[in-house]
Amino acid sequence: MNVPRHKIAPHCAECPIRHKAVCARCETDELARLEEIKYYRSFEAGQTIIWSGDKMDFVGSVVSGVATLTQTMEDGRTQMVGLLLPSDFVGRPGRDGAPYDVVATTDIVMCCFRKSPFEKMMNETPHIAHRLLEMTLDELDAAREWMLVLGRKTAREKIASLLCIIGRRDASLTPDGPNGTMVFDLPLTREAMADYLGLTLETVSRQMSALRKDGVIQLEGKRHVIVPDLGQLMEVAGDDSDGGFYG
Amino acid sequence: MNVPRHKIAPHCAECPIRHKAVCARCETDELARLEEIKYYRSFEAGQTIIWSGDKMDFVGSVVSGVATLTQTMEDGRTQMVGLLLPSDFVGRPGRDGAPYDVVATTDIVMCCFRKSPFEKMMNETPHIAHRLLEMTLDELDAAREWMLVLGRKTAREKIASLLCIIGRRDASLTPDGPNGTMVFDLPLTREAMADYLGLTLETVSRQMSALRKDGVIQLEGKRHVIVPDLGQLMEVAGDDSDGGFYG
DNA sequence: CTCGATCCTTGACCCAGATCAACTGGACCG
DNA sequence: CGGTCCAGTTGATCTGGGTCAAGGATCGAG
Repeated sequence: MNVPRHKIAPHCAECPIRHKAVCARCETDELARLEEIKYYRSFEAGQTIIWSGDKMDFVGSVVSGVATLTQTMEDGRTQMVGLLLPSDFVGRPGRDGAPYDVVATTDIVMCCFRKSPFEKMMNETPHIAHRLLEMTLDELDAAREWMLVLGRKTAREKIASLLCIIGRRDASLTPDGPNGTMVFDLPLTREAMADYLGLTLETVSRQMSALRKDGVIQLEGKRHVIVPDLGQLMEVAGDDSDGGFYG
Repeated sequence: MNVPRHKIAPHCAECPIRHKAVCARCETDELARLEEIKYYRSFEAGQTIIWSGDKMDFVGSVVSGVATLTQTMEDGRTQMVGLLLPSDFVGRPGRDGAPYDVVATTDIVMCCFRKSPFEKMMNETPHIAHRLLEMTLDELDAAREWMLVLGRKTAREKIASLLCIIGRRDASLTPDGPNGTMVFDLPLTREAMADYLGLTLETVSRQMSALRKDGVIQLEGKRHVIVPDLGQLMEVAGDDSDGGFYG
């Protein structure tokens, strides 16, 4: 199951998430120290990486693939509370129990550190602590933005918001067509989308069909999405779509 | 408007939030440095402390009173994304624009620092940076817990969840009656509750009445709440109410 | 004491999205 | 080639909470 170390990123310097992950700010000597304690793990689509409530003895970054953070009530209602894309950080220094389930939705590779060496390193390396604070503040902003989506947006707006977010994060990797066109593959099933949006999968399906019918998106198969006009999608999402974005 | 400095907390050592705020971990010498750059500001109930989009030239902690963080769409729909109680931190080091409105819901006193001296101090004082990371991670957990409330809970469960949260945080200040009884004053109007819960104020009012009729809570006036059985309230909130809490 | 303002409650009706249920279309397997 | 999973779509119906509207309670000002 675990991919042999040498297959992935022989050196941090060549790592695809080098400039976005917790290690982004590290100097070469700091990187060398991290390199000594890091190890890779990979998981298959559908596998649960961490169970809510379990003891977590490692932290790490998503190198490739997509995972979700979900919370579940006793009666089975579930809410996705985070989407983990490459460079996102998993785990909380200074706490043992995991508060959420972490599930791989695609095959995924993670760059891990055992918790105590990482915490030690963090205390000695302001660059890491600082970057982690920055990333956590960003996640907090994202979580709060999502609260607006969950609390106040209609189903149609929710779907459009999700497509915007996935498309935008994905687009930083694959530069897309000209003038506001965007193309990407959904890494989520309709059910996972529903869990993210606080909807049922039927409503997700209906609204996807409606957006297609209205020409806001095109679908090839179930998962491949083409957004002919990003501005229009953002408008449907209820975000102020004023140009500022393309800058 | 601003309360003269000497009125509030002549020395940090006597500050009511000394052990919970960003400064919690500071040694006496570090505290002395903070003391030099801190200043107090107070605001009246209803006043907007920070406007979304404005330049923010200070950060600070809530010393007393309650404030809210809200996000608003162009068409006026608003969602509260955070509740700021004493010891909570406002502002983001390393960013200029404020992403949300911050509004005082009661008279409030804040302990402020101009941003650049604070950032400088933070870089030189790991105790502060570390504590801020810890607080931010806690807020992220709280935000994610709230996503479950917004996305999956019914109106009745939402109200009960809010009462639990307010009561619990408030209870750490005023220890309450025996065996699961809890008494507190709501610091929020029905409308503010609705904005927090993603509901309308009418629904909030109806559900409050329903909880009263069902004996889950008692009301004296509009704002004074008596919870005879906290376990029952938590059950209504849909949280696993198993005993663990009273430990 | 009345006036207005603010906050809250309650009722009547409606609709977006949930629920229940049937069906399609690929992928995989014997 | 049937068979049987899934993942997704679509239809019919139901309902929780939104919307609109009409008061009620409290309070400070004049």
